Amino acid sequence: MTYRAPKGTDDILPPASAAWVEAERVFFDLAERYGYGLTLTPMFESTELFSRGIGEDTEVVEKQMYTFVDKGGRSVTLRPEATASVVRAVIQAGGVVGTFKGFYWGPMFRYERPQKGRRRQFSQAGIEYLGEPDPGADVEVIELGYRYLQELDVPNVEVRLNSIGDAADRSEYRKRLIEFLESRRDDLSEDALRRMYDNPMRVLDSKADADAVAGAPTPADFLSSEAADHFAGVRAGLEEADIPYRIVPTLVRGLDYYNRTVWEYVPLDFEAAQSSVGGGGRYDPLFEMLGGKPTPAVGVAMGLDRILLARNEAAQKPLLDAYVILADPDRRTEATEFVRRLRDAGLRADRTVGDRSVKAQFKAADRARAAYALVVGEEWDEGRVTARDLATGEQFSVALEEIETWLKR
RNA sequence: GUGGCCGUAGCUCAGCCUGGUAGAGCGCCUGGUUGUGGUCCAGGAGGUCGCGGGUUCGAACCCCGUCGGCCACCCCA
Repeated sequence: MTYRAPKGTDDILPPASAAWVEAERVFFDLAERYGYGLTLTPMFESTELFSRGIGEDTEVVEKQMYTFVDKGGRSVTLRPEATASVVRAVIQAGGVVGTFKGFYWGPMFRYERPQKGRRRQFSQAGIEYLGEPDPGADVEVIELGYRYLQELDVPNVEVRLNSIGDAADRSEYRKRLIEFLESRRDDLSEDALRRMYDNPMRVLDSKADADAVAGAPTPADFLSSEAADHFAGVRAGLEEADIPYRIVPTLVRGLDYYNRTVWEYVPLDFEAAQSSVGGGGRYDPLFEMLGGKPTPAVGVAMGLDRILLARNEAAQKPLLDAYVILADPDRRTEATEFVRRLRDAGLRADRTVGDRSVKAQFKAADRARAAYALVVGEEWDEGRVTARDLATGEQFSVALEEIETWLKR
């Protein structure tokens, strides 16, 4: 094999790509029904945009960024996520007036060792609700992500929810957590010991330390009354919206710009080390960190690659409505015009261009996953074609003037 | 970054231990069926055995190196 796709990247070809087309349509439609507008930003940004706000874990995270120096000597980075870009774009455009509701869709890049559901280029669909401090915004965003998974038939999804409080709550919590970890020093892994002072919250979701940290204090124990009220509002809203959720006190975020609500979507039947198919959080501090006016914000990002892996295997839907089969070479011109007519009517139609046996043309129709084969032969002179249902083998004689409505019925 | 497993036909893999001129199933093409796919039967095409080096009369097979894939750890903005 001379050339292959770069490590950790995937080619998406038909017929498998049909699932991607569907996922995109469903997302665009859903986001627009909730009042969000398409928000497109560059796939690369100045490196500083991403390293700012990442905070304590900068070194680790920069190892996972696709960073390079361009011909003008600028350090740029392929976007590892979209939130920073969207916020930057909104600040650049003058900031939020009232509220801003945007959605995006596209590839993101992280330099990591690939495994199931973890690629170097991967796709996310996300939404950002900017300028709204009310817990109703959190609820709407959580709901939208949940609805998306439902509409794509991802089975058995659990919403895991937590509140990590505001900055002041977290620094108090952090102190107490470090004290706790120090008391368990002997039971902790080497990694945990190394990280307990720079990013202690991350120790909570280390697999190796699950037993040692059982009983550790959790962020929820340190919420200010404002943060606690907000969290209560989110929970009440989810119950009203009939979104099932589970509070997971150890669910945290490593980055400084998150506050209060954080959540993840986990399909319980999806077996992979990388099990979350999406997640979000409130990030009220981010605007100021990026030089904008203080602006409350909440958003979610859905991982398309994992969602498509976790989906119920969709029944193989036809990719074409009709495949025209030329049974009589003398009617080639008519058959060509017939295909064009079907396409003009909005139907997905195709045919074999060259001179092939009827048998070979049927085979091609089958492979193209057409719903019907339409035979153009001697019946054409009577103004009819033979329509064969390729799934059942049933055949019908259909008048030409009715064929479009017949196929669409 | 660390570890385990794996690279042989388009795909999934057997052969490797015990070196002797490369196999199966599926897929593909043709025919049986001069207008019928998906089933059945017959025939056929298709491979620098990931790459480089070494050992040997001889290497898919043994040795060394290298590249790639998968999964887990790690990380998860």
